[in-house]
Amino acid sequence: MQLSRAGEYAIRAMLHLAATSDEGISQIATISKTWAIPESFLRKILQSLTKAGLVASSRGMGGGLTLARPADQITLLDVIEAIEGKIFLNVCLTGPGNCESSTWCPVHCVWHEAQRSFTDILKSKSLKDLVINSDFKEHFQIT
Amino acid sequence: MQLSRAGEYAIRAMLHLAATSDEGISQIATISKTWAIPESFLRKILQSLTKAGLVASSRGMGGGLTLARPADQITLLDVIEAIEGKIFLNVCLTGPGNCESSTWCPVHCVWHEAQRSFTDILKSKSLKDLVINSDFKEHFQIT
DNA sequence: TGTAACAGGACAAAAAAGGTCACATTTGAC
DNA sequence: GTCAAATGTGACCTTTTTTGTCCTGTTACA
Repeated sequence: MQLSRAGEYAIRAMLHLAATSDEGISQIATISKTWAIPESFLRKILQSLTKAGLVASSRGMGGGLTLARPADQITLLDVIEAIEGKIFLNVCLTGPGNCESSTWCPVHCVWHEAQRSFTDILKSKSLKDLVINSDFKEHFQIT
Repeated sequence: MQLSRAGEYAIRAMLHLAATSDEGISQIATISKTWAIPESFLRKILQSLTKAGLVASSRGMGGGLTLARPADQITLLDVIEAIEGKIFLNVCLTGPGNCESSTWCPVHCVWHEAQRSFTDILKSKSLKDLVINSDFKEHFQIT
């Protein structure tokens, strides 16, 4: 019931890309050093984000990473689900897998409601919102 | 980012106790069979619930388990936190552990808000509510 | 005293998380 | 064309967590 470290790393990296988007492309090595994320591991995480269509990558000299979409069109939920998969699936009492029979499964709808309000908030804020409304950018410039 | 199986088992067991509270005491073996939960594992889970003060146990012949409080005074959140600990703690971006400096950590408050709305819903419904507003009781009588 | 119940600790197997490495591939610059 | 800079990919390893099992108490009642 906690965000994985991979998920946390992914958010850091995405915020980094959002904050530096006007300076062009970023390299994995840079992000790794700035945020103290093991480089090999970060590479894996960014691969997932690329496959999910959130990050655009280019290889070769001068290559690197950028956001695949404008920062105001990527939400926290996008990032988390790209790494962890759909949130909260399959939590029900009927047994393994199928809980369509919500008539007698009393927890079904409560869980659904809780999940919904949770994800609604995570998708209400874009990366752009997050970077703008804080000292994030200044702070990590210094570091 | 999912409820553990132990948490799911715990909810089943607590609903069972809530639904049978008027018939008196229940045994672990019965709950285990009714809900297809491995008995040894269930014993461990119920120990946690007992320690958390949600379940009252008595040993010896004629012993067994009951809810420690009326079913309308136990919430889903109570049950889940008894098994999994406080939800979502320590998930933040500042680094390992301490995120008091929410001035520059842009995700802090979003996360906090999401966590709050999630837990609010989980504690808005008691076991009694859940058992009454469904065919739960009938269904598991038959099984 | 025997039996039916829970309590608790040690331990084991399996799965997931976190991380590393070697090598492949692409790209641009010389 | 070759070299170096960058990501892509798969195999692998280690540690931690989850999911149990088992054995030995302990309590209580008949």
